[in-house]
Amino acid sequence: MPIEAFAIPAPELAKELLSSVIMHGETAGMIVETEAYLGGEDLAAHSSRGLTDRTKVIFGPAGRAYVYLIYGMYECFNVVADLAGTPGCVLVRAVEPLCGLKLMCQRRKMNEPAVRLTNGPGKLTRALAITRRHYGLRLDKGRLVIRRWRTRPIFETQVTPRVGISECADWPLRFVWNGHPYVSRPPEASCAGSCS
DNA sequence: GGTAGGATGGGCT
DNA sequence: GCCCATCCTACCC
Repeated sequence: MPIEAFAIPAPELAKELLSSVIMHGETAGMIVETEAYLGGEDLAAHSSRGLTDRTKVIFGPAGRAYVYLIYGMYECFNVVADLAGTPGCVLVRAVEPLCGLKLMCQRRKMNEPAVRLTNGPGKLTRALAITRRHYGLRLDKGRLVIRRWRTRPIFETQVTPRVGISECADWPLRFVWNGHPYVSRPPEASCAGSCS
């Protein structure tokens, strides 16, 4: 995916990244769930507290990796969106494993592939071996890359509030491949909006 | 099927 | 010192 293609508002990029593929070494997974985080008034976004050593990449040019540690144990992988100077990023919450299943299972200490291999933000980073070492790396080329299919798969996108936040808790910024088995948690029926 | 609690460390008040 | 954009295990229906 060319680097300019990332320089769009985070909600648009979040939709665009559904069905795209994260490739890292021998392993790869297809993105099936994302969340957009904005700047300014979006108090759920790390960037809303201002520019710090941790958040600076979110304020920079698009197409870079924002990886942070959560709960002392898990890494979360985000893709920086928008133009430099405008904070915005997309959290990848779930992928369907495509390549390197055996290696992913080793990393997750599982005997057999199963849905729980990559159906959550902390699980997929561990399976794909994405860590804070990747902070700031560009995702259009190199060892950690995001690619689109030549022809995009056909699916429905469901829009819901984001998971696990208290601020801006009802903003419709979570994007889900409707009905995909690797989605981290089934969307509430009440907030299910849908588009293609 | 469900939920309660603990692990664990960095970022920020 | 408190708060997390989480996950797993234990235990209870």
